[in-house]
Amino acid sequence: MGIIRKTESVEILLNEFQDTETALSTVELITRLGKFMNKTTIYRILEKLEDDGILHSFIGFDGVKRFARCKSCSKSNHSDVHPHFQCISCGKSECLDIEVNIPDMSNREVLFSQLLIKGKCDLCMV
Amino acid sequence: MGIIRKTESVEILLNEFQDTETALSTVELITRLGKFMNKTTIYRILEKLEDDGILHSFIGFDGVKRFARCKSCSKSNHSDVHPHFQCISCGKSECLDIEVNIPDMSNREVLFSQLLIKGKCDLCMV
DNA sequence: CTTACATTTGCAACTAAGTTGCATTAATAA
DNA sequence: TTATTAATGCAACTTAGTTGCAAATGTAAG
Repeated sequence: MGIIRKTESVEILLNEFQDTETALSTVELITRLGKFMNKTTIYRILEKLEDDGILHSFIGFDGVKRFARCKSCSKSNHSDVHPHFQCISCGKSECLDIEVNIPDMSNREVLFSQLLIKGKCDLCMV
Repeated sequence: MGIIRKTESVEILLNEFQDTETALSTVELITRLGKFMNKTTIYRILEKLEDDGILHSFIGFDGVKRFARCKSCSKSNHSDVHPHFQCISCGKSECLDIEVNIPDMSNREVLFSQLLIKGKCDLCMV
């Protein structure tokens, strides 16, 4: 079930993803937006936005779900197979604009894949 | 801190990983071995075995940690960068013996990466 | 074989992420 | 403007994983 109504909560949430390729964890969003809306609402809206192909998600190395804006996804085709990068210094995680070629597999049907990279981002490399 | 003593619990746990490339989730291990040892013990032994380079772990699409045998890891070098496959039909997840070449990145320091693939395994493809 | 002592274990209580049911509130079409 | 249906808040719950501490057990030295 996707978004049907453009409510205030939806707009506030979408605003957080404006003009950025940074991925935000649910936890992060709850601390940021907790005064504007309930955490349940945050979880529910994120789920709907993902269904609609507006956001995509991945599980970080800490097991916490993160969301980021989609570039070329649709309701039917969540094909955002770019890698995600997580910085061990500042904790920031972001989408990488790099093509990943999934190894060919004869005896398995690949439906989705995600590459997660851990390291130091440009600002933390020193 | 790695394994110091070869206790009964350690042996029972290691047995589960014998002769298989299948990855087991902590939850799965707790249901299997819960009658032999406490879940805290399971968590602690798994952590130690990972420290020792005997097991390696990854977080599945469901956010649950999974463990599998290492082939060429050591205490210092946990370089098991093979992809992991998770079947959406039977739920089984396993290590894949495939090389993954991580895309070159000029402005980031890559320390670790994991490729997670979702699909149907050979038995569930039909 | 026995002792001594450090490591492991079990237990219970806790934390933190995420979910559910239900009554209330708000958006939208008529 | 109202009726209807979706969205929200709240509280209570579930589940994965963690912590502190006392009791049990493995191991090396005698």
